[in-house]
Amino acid sequence: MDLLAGLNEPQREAVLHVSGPLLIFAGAGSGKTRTLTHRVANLILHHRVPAGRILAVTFTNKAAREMRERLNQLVGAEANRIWMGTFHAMCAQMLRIHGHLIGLDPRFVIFDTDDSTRLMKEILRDADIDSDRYPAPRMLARISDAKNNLQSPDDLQSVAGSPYHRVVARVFKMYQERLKAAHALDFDDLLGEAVRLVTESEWAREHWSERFLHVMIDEFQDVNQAQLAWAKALASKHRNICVVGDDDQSIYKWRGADVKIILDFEKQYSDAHIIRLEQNYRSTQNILDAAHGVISNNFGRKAKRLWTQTQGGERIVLNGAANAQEEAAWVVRQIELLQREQHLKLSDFAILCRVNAQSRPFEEAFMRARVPLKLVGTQRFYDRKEIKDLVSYLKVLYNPNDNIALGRIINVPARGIGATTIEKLGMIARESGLSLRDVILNCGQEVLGRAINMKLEPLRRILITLQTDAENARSVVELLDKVLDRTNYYEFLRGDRTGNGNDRVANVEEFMSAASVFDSRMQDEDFGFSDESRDPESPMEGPPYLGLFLESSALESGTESGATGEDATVLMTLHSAKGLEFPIVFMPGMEQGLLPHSRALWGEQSGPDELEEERRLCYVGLTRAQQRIYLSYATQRTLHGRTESTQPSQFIDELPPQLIDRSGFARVGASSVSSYATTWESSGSSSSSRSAFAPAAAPRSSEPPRYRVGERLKHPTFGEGVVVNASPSGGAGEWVEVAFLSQDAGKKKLAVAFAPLEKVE
DNA sequence: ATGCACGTACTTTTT
DNA sequence: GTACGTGCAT
Repeated sequence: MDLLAGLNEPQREAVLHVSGPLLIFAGAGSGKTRTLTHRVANLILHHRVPAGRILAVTFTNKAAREMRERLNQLVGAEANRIWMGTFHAMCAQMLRIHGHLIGLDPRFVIFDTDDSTRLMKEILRDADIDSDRYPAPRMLARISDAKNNLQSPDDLQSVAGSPYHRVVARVFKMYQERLKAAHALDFDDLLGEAVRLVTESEWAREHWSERFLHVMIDEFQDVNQAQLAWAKALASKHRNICVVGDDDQSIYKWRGADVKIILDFEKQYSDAHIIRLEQNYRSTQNILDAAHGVISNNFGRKAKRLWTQTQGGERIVLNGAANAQEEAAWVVRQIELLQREQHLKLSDFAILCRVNAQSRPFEEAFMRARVPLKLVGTQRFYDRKEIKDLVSYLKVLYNPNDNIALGRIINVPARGIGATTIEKLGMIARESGLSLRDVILNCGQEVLGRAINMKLEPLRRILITLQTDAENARSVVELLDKVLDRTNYYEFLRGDRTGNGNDRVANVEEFMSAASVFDSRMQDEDFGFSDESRDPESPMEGPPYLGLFLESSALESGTESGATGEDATVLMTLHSAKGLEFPIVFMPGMEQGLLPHSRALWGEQSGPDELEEERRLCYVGLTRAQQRIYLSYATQRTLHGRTESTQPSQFIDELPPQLIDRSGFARVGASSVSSYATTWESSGSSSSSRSAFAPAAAPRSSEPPRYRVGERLKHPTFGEGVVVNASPSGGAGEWVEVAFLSQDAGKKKLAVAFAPLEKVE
């Protein structure tokens, strides 16, 4: 197979590079994945490197999956033997195998952010620390920073120069102690402990660094010190470390990413070979020039410039709107126009926002226009309460020391065990050194008192029965079924008075089917890289792979559900757009305070570095576009319930002026529209803000309709919605069709005479 | 112990 | 404008 076919010169150079450190600057749309996969294929096919001795690390599961899939096409099933996955998954893997060398329980559980927050709150409460001055999330952020920099509580303690920092250090210490007691690692610990493994255990370092003939790191601009240390240790023996990234796309500083790491790679490895991939296969030259105009204002970036063979292209359309509603209406109109002109699918359009809060006006405008819009990356599957509950039951069964998981389900479904009781149980547990579970199961009336003891009885029965169930279950689904059954979980959900009962049942069902997919994968496949992970020495109770299931539910955010398959325009944040591409990109909210964000502009922690990161965010957005970019700003915006005047983004001024198309301004209000004009709506519109939806002089009965298309209203069960259609008013048969904001309520036709509808301003 | 009402605060979120 | 956390009343 010719692995070089269709590759450009620097790409070929990268593919052919075999030994020694290699740094690839891969610009947006420069064919990075192609280059990487071909390089790995070359190692395997032409240099006889056993796949099992290659480590390829990514930040996301998605990236890892994509890469594995493409490698499968190149080298076949052999690709499954490559150690490929996220930093966290790879670290977890190693720790399951050798964690015992540094004193870890091989059955450790992984705490996600929610678990960590619960634990932190518990600590603050127990230690009587004022959670207003020391909020749990901020404590966790400081701790995360420390861990990303491989600092221990003692390290923090010794450099603490203020009472605040001393509290942080103290809290950090307690946090680690409790994690340890729960046999748990948080996300950052996975990395930190993996680093500790290869530094403290000479044997482990020898083993793993010998094993990996090649180490590849993707998105290297986003690595932190812990990740760097880990990668360096693993590559220490053979020194075949290949890192790929783009400093211009580093947008995760707030998560510990340190751009300097990629910029200083040459200092770490003085013999590093450097390759720049600057030919772009995604965008028009105009788009690249516009993006370059912006990014070139950053200092200390690696000099480079994307170019493409597709010369010219459309100019960047710029629009100024009166407010966010007008802005959204403008976007819908452009999409409708473009879609008619070109033959584009709705999914060819993406709306990229700085913050999630920008999405509301778009949801409304799209609903009015009846153009499907899909919000991407808003709520993650495993973050849902009902899913967390079920996972917590499994966690408790798997690891009896996981007090946080037990704490979550101790009163779910409600069984009369309240905060006071839980507090008391926790006290006893800590004082006696027992796990919460042992206190509940093994302490009697003498210790707990009569009332509590009695209230605990049903929970005890459930836990004990489930323990037996876990030992007998042959699959995760089977065990989950038992959990649902023993806890009466469905009944509990149906009793949900907030009206989300049905959604939640649906979520549980979706979770069950995910579990069943996992089951079948485990049962008939030799799952990838983990030949060592199945340790016959440590028999597990319940499904042998329950631990793996828990791990994947902690490490896979769960590509959000609701994949309806319907063609829809997507809306997402700039952050989640990284790595994606779209023919047409809209970037609304090009304002001072939004992009660049106020926190970077005039907040406490504002500064040149923060502004540069905002600029990179802008750059990431611009370079997502293949054909056209539409930028817009609103001159007034309501944020946090306060309407304020805004200034256009400074980044607009950084665009080469000749590449900006301002004709959009002229069109505002003038463009006649549109498919959402219905019976009594005219297509004319003035410049007033409600103009596009105002009633017209068109056919209209003597009485004006009570509900007009475009109007917002509220229904006690379905929530808020927008009128998308209505019958002529008057008479018993009058109806309105309402698109409700809640995804699941959807569209409903309601009889005006009967439905308890309320207008909303 | 649970439910409601009020006050406050609030980017981004790969794992 | 909402979502969450605290505090009070049931």
